[in-house]
Amino acid sequence: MSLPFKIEAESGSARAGRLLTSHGEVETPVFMPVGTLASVKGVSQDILEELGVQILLGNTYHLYLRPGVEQVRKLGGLHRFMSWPRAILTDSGGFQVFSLSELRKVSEDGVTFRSHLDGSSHFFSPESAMEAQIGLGADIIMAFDECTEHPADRERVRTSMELTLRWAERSKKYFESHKEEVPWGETASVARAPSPADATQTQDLFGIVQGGMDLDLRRESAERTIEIGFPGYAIGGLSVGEPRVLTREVVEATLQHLPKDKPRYLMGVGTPEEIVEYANLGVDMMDCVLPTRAARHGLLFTSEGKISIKQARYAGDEGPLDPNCGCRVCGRYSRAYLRHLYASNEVLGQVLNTVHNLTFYLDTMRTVRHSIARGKGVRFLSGELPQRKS
RNA sequence: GCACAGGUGGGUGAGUGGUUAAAGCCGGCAGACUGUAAAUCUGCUCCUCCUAGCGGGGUACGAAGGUUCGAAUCCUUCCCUGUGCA
Repeated sequence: MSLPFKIEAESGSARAGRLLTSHGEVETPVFMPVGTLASVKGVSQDILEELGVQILLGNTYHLYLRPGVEQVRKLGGLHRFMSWPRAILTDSGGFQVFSLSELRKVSEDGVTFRSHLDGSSHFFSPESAMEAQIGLGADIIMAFDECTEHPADRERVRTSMELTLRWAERSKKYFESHKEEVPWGETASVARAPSPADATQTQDLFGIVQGGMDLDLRRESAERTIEIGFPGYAIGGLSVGEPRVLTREVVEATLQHLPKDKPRYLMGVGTPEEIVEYANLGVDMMDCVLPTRAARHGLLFTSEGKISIKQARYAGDEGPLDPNCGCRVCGRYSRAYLRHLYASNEVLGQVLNTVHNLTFYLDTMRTVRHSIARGKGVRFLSGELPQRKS
């Protein structure tokens, strides 16, 4: 009854695998673009498909506020609502416990949020987060956790970790007893293009390891989360402002305590260099807003390093953004044009920049996967990022 | 020619005797961004000196002169712009 996950090749600690969801296969290691509000900001679904995106992220908290879980459910679930035939993973809202710290209050039972939209008060618990995610219908859903802030003293980290463990148990319990209630009925199977029949649609719940930057607590969190038992495990609570070396240390240590035969998901990471590094350490799934957000802010990732397209030096640059990139943006537009679009505040600039950055991330992951499959570990340092294969 | 209105830093536009090298906005430049409250946020943007600063000096609010301890701000003359009337 667990998510089929097949490891096809290993190279050192890295693995190349295949995850079988109700909405298609996901080749790992995989980078998952973030589409918080059922939209990867700036890029349409057909382009995402063309880029080879196999799985997207959505966010429970945001979709719950707008348009509302019930609305999405009535419209046939998240896949159909947003016309995305491939896999989706929803985050539980646990990260908002962290990022909306000004607007929430945590208790044993759950979290009371004030909506960032209108200030109205809402309560999230492990149970309600599961209910919402079942209603949204993503292929992979996440346990409701508390993303511990950094810095935090050991006591605080432990308390937070214990809370996440209790919430994990409650999340699983609720999910197990309600997951069969396929909430959107028969109508959903009509218009969803190449996806498997909804009758066979399944959802899987991942657990999340916390424990701050404390390696012992990380180990304990991992062990006890595994005891609860999930078809996949996420490493949460990182990229919350800690030094990058610490992040790596924690990831490496935590991975050692996670089962080798289950997918491992590192949440909220990272730069191109980081995703390569973590894939090599044995992470199978990663997501990050960086490529999409940075793109909108004029920061572009290329095989030659970062480029801030807003800089004056590109005003007359007729060359492509990245000479080693085969994306539709690099193949067609000049740096000068992209800079002009940015300077002029044209939406097209954001679109093109996002397409490029996502292409770069996806290509990077594909390159890593191929290298692992060929039995070669890949180690990229900054400035030696992979080039697109023809 | 006469009558009003007005001339401020790259632009626009506040400021009508001192806390004004002169608000705000735009533009320009640089930086940040990592399970998305982010098409966002931060810093710099007259010259010069000190390694450097909430440090010193110099210029600056059309021009010249004046009043005053002190003027972008008050007075005089001139130049220019807009509008109206001849």
